[in-house]
Amino acid sequence: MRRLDDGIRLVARIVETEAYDEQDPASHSFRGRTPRNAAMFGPAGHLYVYFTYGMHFCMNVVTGRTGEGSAVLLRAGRPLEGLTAMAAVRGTTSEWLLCSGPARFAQAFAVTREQNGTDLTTEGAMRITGATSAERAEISCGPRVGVSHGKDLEGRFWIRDDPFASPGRALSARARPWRR
DNA sequence: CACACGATTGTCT
DNA sequence: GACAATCGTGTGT
Repeated sequence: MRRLDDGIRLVARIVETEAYDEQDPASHSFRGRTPRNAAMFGPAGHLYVYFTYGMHFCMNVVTGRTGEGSAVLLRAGRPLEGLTAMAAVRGTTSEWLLCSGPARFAQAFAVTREQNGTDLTTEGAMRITGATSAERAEISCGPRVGVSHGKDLEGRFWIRDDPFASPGRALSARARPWRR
């Protein structure tokens, strides 16, 4: 959930993520801490926002202990509230194109470098809440996409059969239920 | 200081 | 399916 300065509430259910840590060649934290990835080494539950391709922002939730350098990229969401505002900033009326895709998700939620480091665990302008056990049972995992290294790691997680998550046939073929 | 490239998206063929 | 857009960042000279 995110509350804009004008009071508008943006809500989405996270339906697709990707995990990154220091052991992962595809991770921004693989070669250690730098000014850009500093938030990844900060406390868990805070936001790590990065700028890429000269035009896109993507958002991650920091997951490891302070000093560790791990995070989860938010790849897709199912928009639940504030769709009109999202559509305006995204420049589309297609519901699927609002939050499906890491850069789309961040743009729909008006997240830029200004939100880097935001604490998502306390009451504030932006917050993330946990899933119920029933929701966790719907999670599938499989290989990641869009990375040039570490393709064999099963670092991708999504809500099984959710139309707002992007895994197609090719990825679903290697998918399996996620178990804690 | 120069340079190659990226955890992507939208458009065009 | 191919490719351009666009610039911050990390690395090497």
